[in-house]
Amino acid sequence: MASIKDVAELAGVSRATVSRVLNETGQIKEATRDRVHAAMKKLNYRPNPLARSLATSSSNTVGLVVTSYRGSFFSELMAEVQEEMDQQGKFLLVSRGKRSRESEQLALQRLTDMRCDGLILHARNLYDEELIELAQQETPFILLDRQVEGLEDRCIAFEHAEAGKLAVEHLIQHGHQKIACLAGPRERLTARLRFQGYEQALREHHIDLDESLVAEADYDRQGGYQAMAEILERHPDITAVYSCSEEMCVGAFDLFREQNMTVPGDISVISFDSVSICTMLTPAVTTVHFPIKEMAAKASSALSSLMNHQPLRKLDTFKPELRQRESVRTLK
Amino acid sequence: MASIKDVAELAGVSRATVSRVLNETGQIKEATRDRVHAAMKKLNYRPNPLARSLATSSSNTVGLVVTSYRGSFFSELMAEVQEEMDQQGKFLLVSRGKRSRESEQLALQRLTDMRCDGLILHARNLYDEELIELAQQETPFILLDRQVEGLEDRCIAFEHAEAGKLAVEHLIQHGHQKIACLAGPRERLTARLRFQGYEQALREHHIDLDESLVAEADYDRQGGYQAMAEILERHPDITAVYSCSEEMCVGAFDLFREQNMTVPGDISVISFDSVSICTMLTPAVTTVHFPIKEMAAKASSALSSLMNHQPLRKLDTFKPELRQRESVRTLK
DNA sequence: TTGTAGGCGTTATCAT
DNA sequence: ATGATAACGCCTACAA
Repeated sequence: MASIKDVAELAGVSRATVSRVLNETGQIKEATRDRVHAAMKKLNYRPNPLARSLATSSSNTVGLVVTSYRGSFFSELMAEVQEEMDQQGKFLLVSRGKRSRESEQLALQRLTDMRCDGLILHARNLYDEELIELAQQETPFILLDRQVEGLEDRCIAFEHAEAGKLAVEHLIQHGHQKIACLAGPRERLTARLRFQGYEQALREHHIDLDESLVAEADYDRQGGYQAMAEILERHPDITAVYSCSEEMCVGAFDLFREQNMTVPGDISVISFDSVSICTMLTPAVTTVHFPIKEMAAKASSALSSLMNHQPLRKLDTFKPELRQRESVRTLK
Repeated sequence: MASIKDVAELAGVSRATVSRVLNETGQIKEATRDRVHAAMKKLNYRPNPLARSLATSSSNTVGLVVTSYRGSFFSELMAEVQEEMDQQGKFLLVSRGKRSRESEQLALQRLTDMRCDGLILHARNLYDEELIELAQQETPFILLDRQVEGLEDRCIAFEHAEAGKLAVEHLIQHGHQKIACLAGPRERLTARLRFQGYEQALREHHIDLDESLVAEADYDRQGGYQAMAEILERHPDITAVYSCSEEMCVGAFDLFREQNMTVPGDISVISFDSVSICTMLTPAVTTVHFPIKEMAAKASSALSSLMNHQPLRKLDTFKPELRQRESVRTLK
């Protein structure tokens, strides 16, 4: 690989000059600039980004921390971020923090070690304090789908509880009383919030919470299947289900099919969704929409602003939206 | 950020010594090793990977080139690669080459500029020659879902044509003759191959190819919907469809639902699949399986072998597999 | 066992 | 307008 030195020699100038034409900094005579360009072409020269980063302690790179690569949800999230960064000419580094705080710390460290110019964190397990501490450092970052006090201006938030309540109320308004809940893993804050929405809706409508109507799963299809099976075993007479994720909803449908249950004839279904898997099911299921795509886009553009030292337009939290389809029937 | 120099000073040794304990190279007295470790702890020292890479021209990193982030297919691919690399303690850099050769070149360049220790390329548009040229360089790489002459030992291949033929034959054996084809974009080799499978099956069974039974789409849901609509407009009497991607299949189902067509009553469906979206549809659709997950895993482990200078076990190409479900009915 | 010093490919500060 | 030269943080002969 040709280095700046080779270019300098071939062009008969100093490395400093080459660097200047490279970065279009300072004044250079057109003649020499041309010579340098020619040399670069001839040697097929590409600046070494590592050396560059080392020298400037910046990298033309932004880092993204996610918790998984699996599933359309993260696909969509990454794709959206990538697109913005393409426009900004930034290289995107993605790092996965699995399910633990340690692992997220590691993911974050790697990215900061790489001297990213900015970060987008979809971090579920880092402590608020760590984040606040991170905010002392100078590299800008945005928190995706998270709310931490004192960092409001960096948070792209969503009202999960509100959304859950909206969904369950929809069911109640259609006459349902015995409503099952496919809940997400209790360790996750957002899962707890979605569950709280369920609780609130019931409470406000004076329906007692029956824990045996709730089953927890890992947000995935298989888990949804099992959770649904458990509940149905205990309560064959439920008239509706509220699913806290699309994948779990698919799992529930797997079971329904197996048991020849029809939706919404035998059971009504409402679910969270973000990537419209729910519209692939038959019948298309009514959902509350978690707009991860728009949120990711917002996070990206907000980060871009930060990196360009532009003032941050106020970040408003995203609101849930009910998408009525064909999976809820009204009970007389 | 503390640097090696700070550690050295605090521990009262030279930077070289610190480097030695860091890399566990050479002999060091236990006492000093401890002092160094203590110093590192105290300063919360983490070696700068950029500097390291610059010095060693390696990076403990592997690069992955894909064509998109969108959809479960790439999710699965990335997740699988990531998992292997986690085990190897390698950091994964992913770069997206959109739809052009130039863009793939760029993606590849970025990765090599970053001095990746190895590469996995799911590159659709790079020329064979470029790949062969790349093979002259010393950084090892594996080609995922691609076959290029002279690089056989680096190719993880799949018999797309074979798979397509298998699918269409299945339809024919069930008595179908008027079979539509939802084809992928003609620019893509694998899409062409999948279409060739269609042609071959027809030919071998003495059915004339009718171009108006074929419509091309971009492998996506919306495209599948439209393509299916076009064909159906021209030929309301088809009895079966062969879809070259899961997403297009979903799109076709969207249309069927809209037109109150029932599967397999009104029309039989067979599709390619890799991430079992097809099992979410009702009825579950029969597919030929493209095992991207296993292939990605294989690519990863093969690359690991290469990077560890282990001999490469022979790479056998993956075979298609028919997954019978409920979307094909036999015509009398 | 440990230290010295040069190099990796850039940028950036002085000079000139 | 251009050239020395010292960083950037680490590795690695070569010496001691």
